[in-house]
Amino acid sequence: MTNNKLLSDFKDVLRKEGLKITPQRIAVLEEIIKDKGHRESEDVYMAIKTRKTHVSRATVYRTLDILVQHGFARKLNLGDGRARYEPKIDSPHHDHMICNNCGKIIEFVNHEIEKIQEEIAKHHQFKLQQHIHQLFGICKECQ
Amino acid sequence: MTNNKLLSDFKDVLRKEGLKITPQRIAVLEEIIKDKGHRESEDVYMAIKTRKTHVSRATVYRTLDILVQHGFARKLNLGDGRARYEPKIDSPHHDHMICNNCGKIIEFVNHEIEKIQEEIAKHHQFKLQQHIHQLFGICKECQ
DNA sequence: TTTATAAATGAGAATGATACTCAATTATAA
DNA sequence: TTATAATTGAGTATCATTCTCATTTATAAA
Repeated sequence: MTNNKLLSDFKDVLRKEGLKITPQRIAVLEEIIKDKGHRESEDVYMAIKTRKTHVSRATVYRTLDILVQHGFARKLNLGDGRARYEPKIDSPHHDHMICNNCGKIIEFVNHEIEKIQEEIAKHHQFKLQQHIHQLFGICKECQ
Repeated sequence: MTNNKLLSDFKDVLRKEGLKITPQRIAVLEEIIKDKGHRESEDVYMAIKTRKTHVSRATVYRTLDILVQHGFARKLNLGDGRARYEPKIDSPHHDHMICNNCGKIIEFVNHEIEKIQEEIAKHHQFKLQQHIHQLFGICKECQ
């Protein structure tokens, strides 16, 4: 999906929801889809502020929520008190391995685990909605 | 393991670490091993305060850290900003299913998943230290 | 294009869990 | 019993995130 397509999809969503298309909202979307990074709100705030549009922290948080709500971004909780955001479009589902030493994040997918998870949920008559699966340890480079 | 044994183990650990055996520390241990509950620091604080020993929030946090450090308790991050603590002794490893509606926590274990996890880590030459695996959704009672 | 208006923004204050500070208290070894 | 270093507790600090509300702005209608 091209960035232009994403941008116009985002505008469509905003219109459909009766939300206004503002330079701040566009800037947050552009910043999030710029790379695969697992970025903190503060990073996004600084990147936008430094470069082009005037924006506030509050607006960055508010817009990141909109992006998450509408499937443009995923919000990660790595247990350190700061949320991370990654683009979700065109990115197949994956989970994360986090290095306890350098903080590096490695993505992984395993369909077998996904399948077992669903079986476990089914067994408990639990309607699965999301999951968090994170492996913490020491990455290759830090050993 | 009896609670008396646990208590004396805890005292041994404190002695070995050059830490003092205080009524507050004992009270926190007793409160944590009292039930399987996934309790918040504030719960533990209130329970102790209401019943017997005078204690402060600071000491509860400090003692919970000691318990976690020495394998008497496990600290859970459910992504809602409040840590939960559960007794670890005699409790085989398990992960958690959390109801998005009522907050109920269901424990589950799956050895197949554990095994795959280790394979994934090995494949990335990642030294696995801990993991978080949480399934969020709607429990049987809330559907 | 201008206007009306409801929504969005931003600056700073509020929040809430947890950690820190430091003077007063207490467990422990001698 | 004493000396002393560790512990405690009350309150303050921290830090990410959310809220408030006065000001600004996007947008629909005229």
